[in-house]
Amino acid sequence: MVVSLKDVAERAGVSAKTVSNVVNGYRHVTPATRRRVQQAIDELGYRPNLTARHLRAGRTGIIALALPELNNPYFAELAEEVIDYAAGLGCTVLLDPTHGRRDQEVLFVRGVRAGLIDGLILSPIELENEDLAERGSEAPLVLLGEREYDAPYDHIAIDNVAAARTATRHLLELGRRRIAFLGARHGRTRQPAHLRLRGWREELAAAGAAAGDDLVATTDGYTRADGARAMARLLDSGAAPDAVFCYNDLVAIGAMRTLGERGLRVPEDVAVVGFDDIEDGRYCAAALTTIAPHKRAIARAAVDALLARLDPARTPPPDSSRRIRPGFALVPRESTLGRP
Amino acid sequence: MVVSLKDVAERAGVSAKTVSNVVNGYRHVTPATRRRVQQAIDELGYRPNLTARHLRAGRTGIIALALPELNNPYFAELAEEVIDYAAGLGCTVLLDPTHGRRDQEVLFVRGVRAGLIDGLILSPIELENEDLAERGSEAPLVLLGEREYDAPYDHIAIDNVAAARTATRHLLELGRRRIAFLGARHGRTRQPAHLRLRGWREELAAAGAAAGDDLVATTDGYTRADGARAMARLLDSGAAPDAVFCYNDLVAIGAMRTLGERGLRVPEDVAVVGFDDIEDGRYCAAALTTIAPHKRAIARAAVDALLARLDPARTPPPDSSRRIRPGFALVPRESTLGRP
DNA sequence: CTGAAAGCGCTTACAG
DNA sequence: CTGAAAGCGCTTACAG
Repeated sequence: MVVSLKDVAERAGVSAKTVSNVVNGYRHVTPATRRRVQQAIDELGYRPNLTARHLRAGRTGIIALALPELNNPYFAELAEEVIDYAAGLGCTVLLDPTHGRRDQEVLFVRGVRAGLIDGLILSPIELENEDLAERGSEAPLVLLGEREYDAPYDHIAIDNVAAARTATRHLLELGRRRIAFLGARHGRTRQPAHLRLRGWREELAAAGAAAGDDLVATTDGYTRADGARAMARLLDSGAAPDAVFCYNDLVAIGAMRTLGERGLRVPEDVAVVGFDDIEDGRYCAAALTTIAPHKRAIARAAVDALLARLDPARTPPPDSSRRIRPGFALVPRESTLGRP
Repeated sequence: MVVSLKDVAERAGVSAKTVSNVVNGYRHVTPATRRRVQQAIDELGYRPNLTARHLRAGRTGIIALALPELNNPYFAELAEEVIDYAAGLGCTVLLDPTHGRRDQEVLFVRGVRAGLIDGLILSPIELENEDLAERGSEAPLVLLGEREYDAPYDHIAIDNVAAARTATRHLLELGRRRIAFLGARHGRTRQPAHLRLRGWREELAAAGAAAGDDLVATTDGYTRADGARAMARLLDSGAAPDAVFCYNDLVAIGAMRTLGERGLRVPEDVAVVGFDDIEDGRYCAAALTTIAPHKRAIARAAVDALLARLDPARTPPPDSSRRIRPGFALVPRESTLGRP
């Protein structure tokens, strides 16, 4: 049997309200009463029922974080940041993997978790503009990442074009001229990798370097296996790159594995740059040069934006969607610089 | 404003019950009524309030999974398995990082999430026997991993001693004789790495090989950085191992990084075996030989055990705690066998 | 300083 | 096939 507040009240010989007051640390309770109630609580092993509390309060303090998958360390690291920061603010985070599937993303956006969560932070992969337009007015929503939408929601993302240009410039400055891009998506109209691809193209154009389609390798997803396969295809195609800029670190790690198997040295034969700065990259045989988005800043911005929409006192004008651009940094390591 | 069932009922000109019937797909509703209600739902954008439903039902369908951290890919992979399997059974998983801290572990065990979750799956690092003894009767609890307790709870873990012996035997069979263990814990009375250390010791003893303390390197935690540092210390100590068996893959990856920096070849100079079979290991310069616990089996066993305790119809005898031992396999790769 | 009552949004016997 | 009422376990005005 689960112990309710009423049971405690009976045992202590007080009303439910008094027990509630004690549990919630209300100040004006006589020490004697408080002691009696506390004893009843301990004896019965009473724990307040959070669901009842949430219903009563009209909010739960739970926010959902919908990410493609936890197996991608970038998202795992980001999730950890969000959870810890939210916990410090008294909020609980419910992680909802979408597997990068549109139907899943739509489900969360439409409010499957209504009443359970106060708001939603979503990092979409396949979601379309129309999915957001049809949404209706549900719980506050904050968007995360490279995909861009017209809908009026707060959107947290680093400047992906600038970051991709920075990465590409780094390779150009090292004297590389045949710089490939690894991780475009097969026959997609709206490229998820859109902005990074554009940055790569712009920077190469500015330098007068080759940026042909023969240097763009597509992938099905963004895993290590995708990177390994794409690198193999690129090498087999005869494109002969002297550097690769990869959509993310996982793809880069897969690419480096293939290069190793082919007897190509990193960075002497092919320099490699990733994106995300996941911890694995630092422990590769050739530590991975990468773009490091400021994950903590992203996590905090996302939570802060959501809580602002939740708090009537500091709600931004309802129609104002905000673009927030946390910082990033190029982290040069051995995969481009070689061993010191 | 949030739309409630009552609002829908008013608009459709029916009672709340009828709306509830439609929402829950109850069979005996006239098509005309159903249509009218559905239209009201669509027009108002009604979404059932899950918190209210949960309170009414007396259960939430939410189970908590308390793990040390998501940044360890083993836990991320395991969490993903648990979430997906639970989702297939209609359950939601709430991830609760403990950071391997006893106070956090105790909090969850004591029921901070009472009323919000139906049960708890915990992978403890620092939790002690007494913490479980004092627990009182709360929501069902399932334990995961190497730590062992006297308390009467279901416990899911592979046979860690046997797995460690298998790993050590593999190295012995390859002719290695100075096999170090990386990842014991500094001055702990109850070693978290207890069972794996024992397996290592037993197997070496059976083979008449060295198993002295000079071959045991301690770490503060189980990260790549811990592995890198411990390997450096071990090499500096003059222990001169020709192989290392590591507490987990992260420690092994860190160790390999240090070996590379010191100009030692894997596996020619030092063979390396990890534990967990995280995906990173497969993409190392020398793909990592490891013990692969059957993560999917572990995830399912944990969820099944918890749900069994929740379902009065198939509850096991209340005092019977069960030990469930999912399988594992040695996965030999380049870090012990070399390149094919 | 404490009590009795209402209500958060659902679902489920109980009637009809 | 549909409605009116009670209750899940809390907290919060409202009284005293």
